[in-house]
Amino acid sequence: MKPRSQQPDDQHLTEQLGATGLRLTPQRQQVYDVLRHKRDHPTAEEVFIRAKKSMPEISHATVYNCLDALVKSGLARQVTLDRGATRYCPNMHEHGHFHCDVCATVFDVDLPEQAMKLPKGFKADHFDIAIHGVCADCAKKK
Amino acid sequence: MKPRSQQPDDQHLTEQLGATGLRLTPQRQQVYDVLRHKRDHPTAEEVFIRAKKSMPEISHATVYNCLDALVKSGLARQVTLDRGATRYCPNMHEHGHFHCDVCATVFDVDLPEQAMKLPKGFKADHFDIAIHGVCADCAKKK
DNA sequence: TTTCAATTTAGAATTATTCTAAATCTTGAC
DNA sequence: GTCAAGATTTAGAATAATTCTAAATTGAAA
Repeated sequence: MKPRSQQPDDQHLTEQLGATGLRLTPQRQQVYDVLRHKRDHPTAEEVFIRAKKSMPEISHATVYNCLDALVKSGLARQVTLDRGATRYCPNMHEHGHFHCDVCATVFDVDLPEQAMKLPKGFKADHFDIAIHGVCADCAKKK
Repeated sequence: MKPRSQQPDDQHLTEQLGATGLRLTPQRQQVYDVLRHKRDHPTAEEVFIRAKKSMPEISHATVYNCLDALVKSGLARQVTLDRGATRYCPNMHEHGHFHCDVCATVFDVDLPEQAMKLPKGFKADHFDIAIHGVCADCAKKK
């Protein structure tokens, strides 16, 4: 039976990271936990601040390194909206990001099952779909 | 008959900008021309360097302002890929951006006609679709 | 236990973007 | 034609986001 301290599934993390030639380190675990704990698409800076709460000695460069490692190994995604800082999302199901232009909240939205038509010979690895508009709450207020 | 010096259609630019409460200035015209001249999804810095060739006195802040104005008035789109600088695209037809992870080239790709299913009450303004993968040329080389 | 490569650290440095105050420009009113 | 007002540009300075660096640390394999 798995030790209760191991969560969500260290073995899974180790496997995913290992498949990319990377190790699961306490810092990477922490950064991953931060992403999973509050799924509000935080920036690297926000992740850094949150991670420092439980791991005061973690550094900026480490947070960037950890985020890169998680993205590279398929444990997180980058969300790039407009010209601000890149955000991060631990939801690895195929989905899009709805960005409300009023309250600036980012929502995960499901995608229709649809094969994108690529030019001949192109090979797709993944899709990043961002939708800009107004969320239900902000639409109501107008 | 329109003067040949006016291109692609200053009246159209003036109208689009005007609809957003903005003016068509020589700088905005120049930045727009830069985007249309070489459609390689340049960064603000690249646009700045290119614009300076014909307009040496243009400043950084102006280029950012001009790009913002073009985006705001529907004459250009922002392309955000990974954590680098934002890129710009003058193609206002609904399309996606294919980013080759090998040669870092960005290609415009057509989108299937498909209505995205949004959560109830949400209102979409536009979509930004980025596809990451390998282009035909780089796929061949492997 | 030792070695070695991966990783972290703490800043420094670079890149990307925004801000500021003064100057300039354009348009409309008179 | 002049003037006023607001938009815009300018030239840096400043801030934000990200990357780099060299030394230290860590963990796994030998």
